[in-house]
Formats: sequence, C-alpha cells, structure tokens
Amino acid sequence: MSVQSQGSVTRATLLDAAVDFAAGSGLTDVSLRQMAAALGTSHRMLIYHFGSKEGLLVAVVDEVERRQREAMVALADDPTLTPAESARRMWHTLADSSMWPFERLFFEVYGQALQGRTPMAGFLDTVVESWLEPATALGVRAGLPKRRARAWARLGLATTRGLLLDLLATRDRKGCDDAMEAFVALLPPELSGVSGAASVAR
Amino acid sequence: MSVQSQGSVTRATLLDAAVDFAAGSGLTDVSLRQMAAALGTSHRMLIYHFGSKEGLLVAVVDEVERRQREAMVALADDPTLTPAESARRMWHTLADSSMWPFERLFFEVYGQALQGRTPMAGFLDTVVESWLEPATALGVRAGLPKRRARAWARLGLATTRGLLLDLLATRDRKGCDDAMEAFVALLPPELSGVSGAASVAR
DNA sequence: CGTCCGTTGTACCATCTGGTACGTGAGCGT
DNA sequence: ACGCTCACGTACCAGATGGTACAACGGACG
Repeated sequence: MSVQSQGSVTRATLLDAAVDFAAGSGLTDVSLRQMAAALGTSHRMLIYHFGSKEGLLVAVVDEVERRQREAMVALADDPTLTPAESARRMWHTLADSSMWPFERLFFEVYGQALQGRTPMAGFLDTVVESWLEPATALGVRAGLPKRRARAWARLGLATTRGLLLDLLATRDRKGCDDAMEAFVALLPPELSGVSGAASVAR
Repeated sequence: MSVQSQGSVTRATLLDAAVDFAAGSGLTDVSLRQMAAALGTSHRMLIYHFGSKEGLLVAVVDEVERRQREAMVALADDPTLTPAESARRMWHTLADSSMWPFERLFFEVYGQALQGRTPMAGFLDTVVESWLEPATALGVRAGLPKRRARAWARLGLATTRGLLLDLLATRDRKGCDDAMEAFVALLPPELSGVSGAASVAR
C-alpha cells in the first residue's frame, strides 16, 4: 500500500469519481462539500483541482459528452453489421439497466442545457450532430443517398432517445424493446440488408 | 383601478406567473427571492401562499403536468381526423416556437425527475401513461387491435419527444419536420386512413 | 364603532454556499 | 542540506438562502 496510491488523488481520478457520483445522485443541487464528502476529499481540493465549482461542472459535463461520443463510435463502427443490426445492438446496450444512471445524467444535463445553464449549454452544440453524423455514414455505406440516410438517422436517433426517456420513466423494458423492434422493422430494405447496395451491385 | 386587482394577488395568479417565469428561466437554481422579484412580490409572500419553497415547486410541477395533459386531450380528441392527421397536427402545435419555453421546462423537469428530485419525481408516474392512453384510444378507434395500437402509440410518443429534444437543441425546424413526416408516412394504413376500418365497413 | 381575519412589509435568524488565506509536509532536483 | 513545487488541511470570510416573528394595514361583519 504505497502512500502514492492513497495520498495523491489526481485530477483524473477525481473526475472519474465525480462523474460516477453525478450519475448516481445527479448534479443539480449538489454542493462542493457534498460532492467532496462523497469522493472522500474536501471541497477545498475540488476547487484546487478544478478552479471553481463551475470548472468542476464543466469538466463533468465534458466528460459525460466525451463518453457519450465514445460509446457512439464504439457502437456504430462495426462494418460487418447492417445498420438495422447496429441499431438493435445499440439499443440493447443503451437500454441495459447498468447504463441507466448515465442516461439519467445525460437527460438531466440535456434538460438544463435547454434552459441555458452555463456549464451545460455547450452540450447542445454536439448532442445531436455527433450522433447524426456516424449514423448517417452507416446509412450511406449501406447504399442510401446522403439526404435519405441523414433523415433516417435523425428519426432513429429521436426514436432511441424518446424510448430511453420512456424506459427510464416506466422501467417497462419489454414495452420499449418491442417498440424499438417495431421501428427497426420499418427500416427500408437498404438498411436492413435484405437487399440494398448488394442487390444493386448484382 | 380597484385596490383589489392590484393588492390581492391570489394564489392562482401567482402560480400562473410562476409557471411562466419557470418556462422562461428554468426552475433549477432559482431562489425564492429571485422568483418573487420576477413576479413582483416578496419571498415572504411565496412562502405565505405555498407554505415553503418545496410547496411552490410542487405546485409549479403539478401545473406543468396538468397543462401537458390538457394539451394532449385537446390535440387528440378530434374524432373526424385520422390518427396520422392527428399526429401531424400535434407535431405542428408542439414544434411551434411559441411552445418551446414550455417544452424546455417539460424536459428540465423530466430530467430532474429521473434523478429522483423530490418535487419532480411524481412527474414520472404519468408522463408516459397519460399520453399513451389517449393515443392508444385513437388507434383503437381507427380499427387497430389494442396491443398494436398501444405499440404504435408508444413509438409515436417516443419519436415525438425525441424529435422535440432534437428541435430544441438544433433549432432545425425543417429537418425535424421532415423526420416527423417520414415517420407519419410509415404508419400502417389503418392509422393513415387510406384503408382500415372504413374499408372494412364498406 | 369595534374586532377579527386575510394579506403584506420589515427585520431577523441559523445555516449553508463558493471561495480564499495561510500553514504544512512530502517529494525531488541541485 | 537546501529550496521549490505540488498536494492538502484548517480556519475563515462575505453573501445568499429558506424560514420565522411580529407588527400593521384594510376590508367584512357583528
């Protein structure tokens, strides 16, 4: 048990713990002292490492957004899958109850960003586009013209987020699963891979 | 100019003003004094009429939910329209920029309710079901079996809310309009009225 | 006219907030 | 051994917060 591992809690470690704490308790009414106590440090240290409460919130929100984007590319970047299958897997991952705390945090930040709260407002600049872009690329790769691919991506993104809102409120996993499956079944043949680019090439 | 109209600001009047204020500024970090100043009264009076800050928030959240539900039945209760047309009109109403402040407030409350914040938590009990139920009835009336009608209602609700989130973040009215139109075009014939119950009766 | 009740203003309270001043001590390069 | 920097604890600050005590005003009603 080195003194190092316990004594020098680095900024990155604190940030990770702060995100976890925020996922569990929200970051709306929390004070520096409450969060510091939960992280096993003092509010003095949070200000030391992040400059101010605002700085801490900015760091947490940025980190949430970074993870969000990271999750997106991890989920969308398997070229062996059809877009429909990618959507299914994405939903399967996102809807798992182990992810719920982070999704709650996501929607909490989203809601405050919509109200223009300072650390969160920047969230809105990327919250749609950073998902729309890779999803659109998926559709284009499957043979859709860009405009149509983007329209489908937008619809799929909205449906996914709407169903997550539903799921988090009702906890009705089956109802939401069914709805997502119904949506995927509506996708045009190019996206579900039954025909599409391959059939055109044939 | 009676003394009455200016002097005795009743609770209901204050509540209305409070909801408007919340729609414009959010209700996350607001203090009693700030809100009182915006409403032209004193924090003393807010406590007098609502008991506590919590009581005020409860009243505001309940009122938001009441209006939400009221808006739903107003939008869904025209039996001369097909469900597809109802959905179009509903989107047209909800997506109008004059409604944005209330939708921002809706999602702000939703986000905090997901985190279990006390005055908002009850929001979740009705936020899905109170919309799902009338929307399902719409589908049943159009000739769908109840299970299918409910599944479509759930999908439509999720899509609408997801697209509203998109719209509020990106302000891309056209992109979201197109996506909603594309979704409505996917509805089964019973819901869009090209065949369905009428053709069965014929 | 007297008196009661709903409403409102003033003043105050303990508590908590984010942030700062200052000291301390460990590691490390010289 | 000496400073120097990074990390951290203690103590403190001014301001804002939700809530309360108390007085006063004004109309309703006996």
